[in-house]
Amino acid sequence: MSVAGAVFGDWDGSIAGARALQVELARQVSLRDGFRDPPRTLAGFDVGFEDAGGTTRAAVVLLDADTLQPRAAHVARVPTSMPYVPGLLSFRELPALLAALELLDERPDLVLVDGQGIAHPRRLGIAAHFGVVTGLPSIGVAKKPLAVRFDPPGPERGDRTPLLLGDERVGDALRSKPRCNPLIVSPGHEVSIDAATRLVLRYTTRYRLPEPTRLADRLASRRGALPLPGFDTDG
DNA sequence: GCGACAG
DNA sequence: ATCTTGTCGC
Repeated sequence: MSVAGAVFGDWDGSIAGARALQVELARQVSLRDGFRDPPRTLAGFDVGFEDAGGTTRAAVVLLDADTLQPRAAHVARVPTSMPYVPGLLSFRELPALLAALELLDERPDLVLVDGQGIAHPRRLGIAAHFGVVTGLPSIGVAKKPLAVRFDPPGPERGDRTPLLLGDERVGDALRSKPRCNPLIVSPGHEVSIDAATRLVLRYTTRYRLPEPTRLADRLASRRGALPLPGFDTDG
């Protein structure tokens, strides 16, 4: 069975087929708070590319939810199988994320993924797709909106405005740091909108991005080693 | 029909 | 995402 087959079931590889699969999987998303509250461990995921795009590189960082200190970090590399198509990001990056997840020897209580959750045209951004296929509670933290409209949140840390898909609220634009563009936060799976925003704010310290995603970012792009010594770093 | 469009 | 230095503003 192909890598895509193992991840995407009977997807025929077409754009139309991918969109149809998204609609089907989106029905399985739960917005109920099903995570251990408070979470003890967090995992942040992000993707980068090597070899002029030929290799997809996924990074995962496991953190202590109380101290926000990293406990483990891994990098997985898989051949890039698809180009970037707006709205179909997960079909390009999810296989690498799942490979990174398997390098973890512990199931995290909560996952943060760089990208959209349900703030997506068919309500299945990569964080929601990740949550449905893994069963893990997840949140999408994107740096830019995709298919939503929102008013700019106020200037203070914690200020937020609803993300609207038509007339439905699918997440929040969150000012995580003054003078920075708001984060685009939406639930992935097993997390409510309010909890998603509250948690992302809680895990944000002195930077724009919350620690889990920020550290995974540094590891996924080829310029970052993690700040702390003394824990295992694969990849 | 046209433009916009996570990473 | 990636190619890439300095620079302006708080």
